[in-house]
Amino acid sequence: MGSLTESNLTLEEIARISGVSRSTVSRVINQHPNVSQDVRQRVQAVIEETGYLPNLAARSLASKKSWMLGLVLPRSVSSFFSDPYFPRLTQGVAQACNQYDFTLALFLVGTKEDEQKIFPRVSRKGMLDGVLIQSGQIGEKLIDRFMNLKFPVVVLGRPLHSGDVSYIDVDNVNGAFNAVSHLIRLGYKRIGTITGLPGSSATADRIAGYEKALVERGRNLDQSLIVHGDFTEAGGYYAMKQLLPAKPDAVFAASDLIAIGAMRATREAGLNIPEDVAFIGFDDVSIATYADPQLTTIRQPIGNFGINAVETLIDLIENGIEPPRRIIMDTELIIRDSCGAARRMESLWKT
Amino acid sequence: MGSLTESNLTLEEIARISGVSRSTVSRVINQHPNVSQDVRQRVQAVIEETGYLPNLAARSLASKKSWMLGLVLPRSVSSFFSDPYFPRLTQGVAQACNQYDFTLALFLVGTKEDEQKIFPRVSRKGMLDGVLIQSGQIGEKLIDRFMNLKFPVVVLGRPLHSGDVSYIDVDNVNGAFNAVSHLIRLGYKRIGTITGLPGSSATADRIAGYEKALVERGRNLDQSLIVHGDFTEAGGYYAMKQLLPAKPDAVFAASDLIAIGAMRATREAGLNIPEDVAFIGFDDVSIATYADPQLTTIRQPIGNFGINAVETLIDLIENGIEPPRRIIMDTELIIRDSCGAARRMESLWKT
DNA sequence: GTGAAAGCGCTAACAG
DNA sequence: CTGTTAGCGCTTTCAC
Repeated sequence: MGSLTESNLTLEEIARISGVSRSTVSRVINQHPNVSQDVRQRVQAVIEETGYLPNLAARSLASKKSWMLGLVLPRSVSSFFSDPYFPRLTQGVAQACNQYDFTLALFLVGTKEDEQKIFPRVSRKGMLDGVLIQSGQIGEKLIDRFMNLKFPVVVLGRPLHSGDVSYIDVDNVNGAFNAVSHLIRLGYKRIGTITGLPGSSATADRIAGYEKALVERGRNLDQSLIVHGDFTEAGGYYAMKQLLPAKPDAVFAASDLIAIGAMRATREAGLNIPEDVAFIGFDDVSIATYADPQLTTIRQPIGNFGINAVETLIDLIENGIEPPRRIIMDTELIIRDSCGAARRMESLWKT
Repeated sequence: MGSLTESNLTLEEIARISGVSRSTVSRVINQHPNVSQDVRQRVQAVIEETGYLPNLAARSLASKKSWMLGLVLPRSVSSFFSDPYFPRLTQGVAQACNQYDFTLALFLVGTKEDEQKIFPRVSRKGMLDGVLIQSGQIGEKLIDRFMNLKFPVVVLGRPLHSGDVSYIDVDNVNGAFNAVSHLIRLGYKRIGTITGLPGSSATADRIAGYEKALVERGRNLDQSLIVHGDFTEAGGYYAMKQLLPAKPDAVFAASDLIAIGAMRATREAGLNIPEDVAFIGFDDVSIATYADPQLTTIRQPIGNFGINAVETLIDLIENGIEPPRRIIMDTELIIRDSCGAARRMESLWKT
């Protein structure tokens, strides 16, 4: 009953108690086939009784596996706590790590100095079996260094220059396309967009989706309706102030947080949402439902995204890094109030 | 220039290159005093040239230190990533870990099964030097087990049954007291409160502060003005629906997230904020400023809280777990719009 | 199927 | 001050 969990049990000790050799105990722990049924059971019993767990350091040293995964979130996103996206992602990753009996080491790169120190810290021998890196400016440099090391790495979000790296991403183009198509169906005429931080594939892809939807419906692209933000609430607020003079009647924001900020600017300008300006976000994080009106948005499977990433990384670790794995996940349109769908329902039937 | 960072350097190798013994290299790495200046410099140079870093597993095994810290966030708070409090906390902890060259292992206890498995996972030999545990229902059980092991642990938030455990907390009583005193000064007559999840010291202390402020001003405690929530937005929403019939003219919410939910319920009831009902929250997380109107709140030094916790834990690791360290941090009243301070300014002078 | 023995790469006495 | 020698607790050949 784990009553000895607290003692300094070793393999040797377990072997002595069970009356077998160290190697045999090691074999049963590692599920090695060459152990007879009865011996296996006897040893198993002792292990359970004593609550023995192999010393992790010793095990790592001998086996060159640590059963630890790293999650690296670069500085650009280390406004980590202001966007609920990252906590959600982290949670998914943590959950999957638990499930597969890996331990999660979290690296938040907060400062320029951290940025310098991160690679040696993370790539250090005897520490991690593999690493998950959020794509983005800083991430890109790191990725190459890990690739050179043949270190198992999965990038979260397609990197801009994806050599032979494995990555997982959501279909940002299609997500944005669906968002804007929805606005078009609802009859909006001047659909603007506030983009994410330039320099990331997510930003580029969401712009591409926005443009694709407009073009496919025969709309002209009006550059005054495209304003660049940075995935923050404040960024959304200021971007909206720039966008307002262009008189948009609907806005596709590249993230929910951007939408929240943009809606704040809109209210301050004395306009009503969605009557004067409709909004649609991206992510479907919790704040989307806290907003007033509640935010119509493109749902990313953030939790599953993290789980998938971990599973892919483990696959890489166990089966080699080649060929690179690539996973693209789908998004989903979540209709709430900010897009004015209820009120414009009839348009749906006209189009 | 770290050109060999990628190779499989060992101590032995560095020793060979520098023409000294393994032990000497080990000594310079570990800042041991007994090394002559010139030898130290020579070895140092080789280490830098080669970009050598000791194998972590080997080092841990030999020294019985892992330079890893654990952060355990139990299930009750694992709704966790819907409240920006925890990401902020995590970031502070991560930052401090970076600074002191420790690696952070994150354990999010998501399910009942995780709950069962968490202790062996975390207490496993050769893994962590110490652990930070968020206080709360599940945490409490864990704490005792770590204490029995003489395992260095610092509890985040005062545990309900604090034996000889070290912990760090904010002055919740005083924070709540200040919040409610502020409302009283502004002239509100029926000040209600929505509490956090019962069973945590933070909840109990904030209620105590609420009552203390009222009593000190000679107000009667009206139980119909006290409704229990659970630190979530939805909890705040439903609690407010219960509270509304009691006709509060001001509400002290035990967290910003609760306040957001409560304000949603208030708006739905057709009431204006702060004219009909004023609000004050607790935490000062980012959503406080996204809210409309922006939330007056009690600011917790969340980031510093994490940093302090890590520093305390490292102290425990290096200097023993006795006597237990206890740290209480101060809070700060942040006045924004939801309390109606601007509009009630005159009351300030009358009281 | 099982045990003996040789490391994994490092730290830490112990000599000198 | 420096080198030699034992381990740390485990995995993993290699014999039997």
